[in-house]
Amino acid sequence: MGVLRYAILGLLNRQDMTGYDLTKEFQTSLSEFWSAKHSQIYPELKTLAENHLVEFKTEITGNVLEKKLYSITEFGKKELLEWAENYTKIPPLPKDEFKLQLFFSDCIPAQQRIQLLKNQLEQHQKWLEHLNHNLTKFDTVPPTKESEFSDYLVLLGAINREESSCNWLNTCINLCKKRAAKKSDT
Amino acid sequence: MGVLRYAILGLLNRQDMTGYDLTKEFQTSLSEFWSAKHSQIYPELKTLAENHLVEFKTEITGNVLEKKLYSITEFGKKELLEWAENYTKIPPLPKDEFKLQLFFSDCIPAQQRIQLLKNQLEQHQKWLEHLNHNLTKFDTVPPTKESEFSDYLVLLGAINREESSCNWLNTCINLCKKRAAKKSDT
DNA sequence: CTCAAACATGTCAACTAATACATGTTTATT
DNA sequence: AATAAACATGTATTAGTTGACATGTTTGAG
Repeated sequence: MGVLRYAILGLLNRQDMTGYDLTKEFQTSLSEFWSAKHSQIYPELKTLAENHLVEFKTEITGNVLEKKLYSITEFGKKELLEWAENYTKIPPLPKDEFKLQLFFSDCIPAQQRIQLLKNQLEQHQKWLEHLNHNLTKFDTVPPTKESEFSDYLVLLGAINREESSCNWLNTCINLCKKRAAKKSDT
Repeated sequence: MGVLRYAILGLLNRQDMTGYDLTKEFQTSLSEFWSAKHSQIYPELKTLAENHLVEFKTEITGNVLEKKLYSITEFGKKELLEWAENYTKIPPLPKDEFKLQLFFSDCIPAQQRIQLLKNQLEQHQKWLEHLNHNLTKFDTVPPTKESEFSDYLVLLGAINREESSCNWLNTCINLCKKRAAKKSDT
């Protein structure tokens, strides 16, 4: 679908940036819902520039180091707006190796299955803590017009997702344990 | 990582199947957490057979139609078990075009943003209904040893995820509306 | 008997993405 | 002055995935 281009256009719409800056944004603010390495970003910027959706001016840092500061064009803004206003389908069900493993877990010992679940739970809890820490940076809900409002909504979504994952894993662990206990009764 | 091979091995460990049968499984029982088209499955089966993880016997349906019935080998079972007992990392944050759209939604009118959220909510609600319908097929929690137990756990996970998505979208809609109301007050 | 749907197996081109390869500068610390 | 970390930009190779291309049989409904 070529969504990467809109991610880049969206970022450049907020602020002029170099490819290096964009790469950092993907590692930080976008990391919750999109990812791209610099090896993908630089060629994409080149294509975008060829199609006049972005333009750049070369600047010099220090004595010789060249950097390309990219900015979005009017045409680019039009493209971005068009995409931003269109309905998108719900994301395709994401591949999840752990669920696959759980799905086939009837072939391993019950105790082992519980260990796998606990391990997964720990990892999600750790991530949830990290997200909750990020939430403390907002002492109040930002105004809707600000880009921080979008940041806030997306962060709430991430927390929601992790909480739900933890709940599910706990349910699974309890169901497995309950059943294991029953079995040892007989 | 080559997770596809384990998905196929896991399915063949339950029952002998043709490539066509496997394709249907990916469309149904695995669709919640893994996907693969037949164009990926047939070549993978070939590789798996070359590596002696699976084997097949050719059968004839009707008069001439050949089909290959695949089964897992002892070596294949060993490989599967090894994977099944290993800890896996939590799934990489899935790409989500809608969240990207929401992240940049400060560039569209507030009402439009609410429409996008509502549209997304409807889609998730529809999917949730579908999942809840599937849940009614289980009148009781299946025994842990059965493969139906894994099916059940994974289904609970999917329902959990969709409920959480709906909750988050409702939160977003309410925050947007509240803010819109405040604004019109002034 | 006709026709559509399901059964059945494969390949190819294009795209997306990740990792490694490749190179060099600037800045801040020690 | 040395050095490590961050700045800065690219390419090449490989793996994974999708959609289209390609072909043909069998079964069940009307």
